Amino acid sequence: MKPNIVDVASHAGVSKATVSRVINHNPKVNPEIRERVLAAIQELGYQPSAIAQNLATSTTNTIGLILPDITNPYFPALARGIEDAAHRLGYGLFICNTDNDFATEQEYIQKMVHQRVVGIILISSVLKEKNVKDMQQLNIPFVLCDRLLVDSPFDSVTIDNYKAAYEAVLHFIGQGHKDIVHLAGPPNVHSAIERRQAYIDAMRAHQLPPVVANGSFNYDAGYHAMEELLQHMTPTAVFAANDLVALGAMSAIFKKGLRIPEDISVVGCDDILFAQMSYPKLSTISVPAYQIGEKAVELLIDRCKGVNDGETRNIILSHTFIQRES
Amino acid sequence: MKPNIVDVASHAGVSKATVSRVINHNPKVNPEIRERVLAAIQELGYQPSAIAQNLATSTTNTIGLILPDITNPYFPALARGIEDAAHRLGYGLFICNTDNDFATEQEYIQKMVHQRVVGIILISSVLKEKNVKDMQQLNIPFVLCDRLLVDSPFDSVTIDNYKAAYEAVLHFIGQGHKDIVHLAGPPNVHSAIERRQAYIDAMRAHQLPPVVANGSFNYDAGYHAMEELLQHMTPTAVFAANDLVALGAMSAIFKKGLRIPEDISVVGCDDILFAQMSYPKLSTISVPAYQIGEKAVELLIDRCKGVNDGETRNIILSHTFIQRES
DNA sequence: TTTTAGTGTGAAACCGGTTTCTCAGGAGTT
DNA sequence: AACTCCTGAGAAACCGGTTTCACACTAAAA
Repeated sequence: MKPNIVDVASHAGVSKATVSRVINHNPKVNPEIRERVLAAIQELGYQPSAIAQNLATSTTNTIGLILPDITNPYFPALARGIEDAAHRLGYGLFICNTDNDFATEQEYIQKMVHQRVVGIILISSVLKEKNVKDMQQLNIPFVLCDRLLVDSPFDSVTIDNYKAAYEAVLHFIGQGHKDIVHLAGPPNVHSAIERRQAYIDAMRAHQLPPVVANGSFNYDAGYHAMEELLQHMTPTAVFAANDLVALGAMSAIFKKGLRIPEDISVVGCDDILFAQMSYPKLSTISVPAYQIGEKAVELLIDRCKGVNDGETRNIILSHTFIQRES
Repeated sequence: MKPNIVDVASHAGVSKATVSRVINHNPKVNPEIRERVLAAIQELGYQPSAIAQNLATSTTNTIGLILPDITNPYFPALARGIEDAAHRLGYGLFICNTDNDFATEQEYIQKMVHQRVVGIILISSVLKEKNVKDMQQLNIPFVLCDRLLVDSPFDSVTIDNYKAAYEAVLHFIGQGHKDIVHLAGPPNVHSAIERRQAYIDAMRAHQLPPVVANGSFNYDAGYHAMEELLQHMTPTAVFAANDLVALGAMSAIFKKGLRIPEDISVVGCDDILFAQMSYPKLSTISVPAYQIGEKAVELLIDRCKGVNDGETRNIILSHTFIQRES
């Protein structure tokens, strides 16, 4: 049905080895014969099977991406950065959503190994130190985004969450705010922990009492935490663990009849697309998600090609504080 | 390095045919031998190569998804629906972003054919009737989301954009609005065209003068179109081509010092995640993106398995009008 | 003219599985 | 005891490419 390399070969009157050489741009084939082969390929509408090529070369041109949920507004930019970089380097992209479920994550890692992807970019908050050994036994390169394991043997790329959060709090303090609260993220997620700790440290360093509301990385959590908080006190500034939480908080603030930023200032983190579309536009810490994705692919491919056999690389990209209207 | 089927076979003292049978749960292998093979698999940490399996069976368990831009908030839900359904049915997902560029789209289609995906889910606004023949020659199943080709030979799944938009306008009219404007989407995108036409028809049917501002499917376009419009007139209702445009319009309305919905009501379309996070929460037409994705996969797999060799199926999923605060 | 080196091409092995086909051996019949 | 029928397992062909290796042929050197 679909023509294969032998069809092309006999159609052009050559051996399949020669056709293979033409396909792979091997320079040492007679130009005249090359033309004949190319013509045959054209006529038959032949396209080599990547499957067969992969089997023969014992490698694929595919990388795997495992992330919590593409529906979470932080991830599309990351995914896009990964995809663009991957395609630019000649790789395809396999994708999976784990919903932060450990079993699902392990299952998908297996699935990718099965598919023989050359490497995996893993964004996980459920991974634990004790899983590292198992993963290493898989003998496949991993790159972690938003590093969650300290001293892990895997390459990673992230931002300095502690520093970013510290600066954000400093920004508030610099403006004269004293009642600054923090709406924290999930207590088991690395980036959330760092941001929370930075907030506490910054407050203490200025003799201000830290007030943190525990929560999750989503809108509803932000809304409810803020609503709850407003029953007891009225802070002048809110530092949210991420933009979704900030947006939820803003909604609760409005609901209470307060103004932003006149009564309460709000700062989020991530700079998701909607940070610039909200009303008022959300001030936030811009996390270069797209670039993190690009960089992750670079690390991964280097690792696959053996460019970097040495020590693990933990890249830290720089964030930016973006002052908008909130 | 990685063990292969022969390693397992000799380790278990059987032939590779038997190992293959065990892997594929072929019922006719002696339980005792099966155990031996499974033990060998365990010990060696063997996992069959999907590549080799694919080559041997001349099929893959991978489907391709080609979409404009995962960064556009409409698509993550769609993609997620596709991914969930695909994995549920045992398929992996290959993904590509085209940025609505025709050449890129064609390139990726080729790439997917090269990868031997079993079928392609294509979300495109640049596809033209004249490309259909070429695509058919590829001899690979396609499913289109948001059908853009009339009478195409491809399966598709979409919503009734015309009806949805008509109802939205009717909703405004029912509330007594007379000055209703439409912020249209790109003039070459099928869904945008239908929504626009429905608006015009609905207005005319009620002897109201249609006012449409041309635009694009993004926030800035909505903002600028609305800003421009407000210099000439002050409508009481705005029907935007999608939520992004609606959000942009809302921002321009606020900027002008007007209130929503007291002065101007706004309705969008798609019900992206942020429609429920904006302030005020955006009223919109809910497009079941997740379900569209799921359904697309079903159609595709049916087609691949030959369950449906017959006529093309054009599924129309139902939308819902969601009244929120705008 | 013979030798040597170099070049382009084909035959065949190989990648790691699946599947057909063959056959040995045991159970059931007559 | 001889025959047929099953059953389970192995040998070998196959999927569609790549790559090694051998070799025929040409061109340059002696």
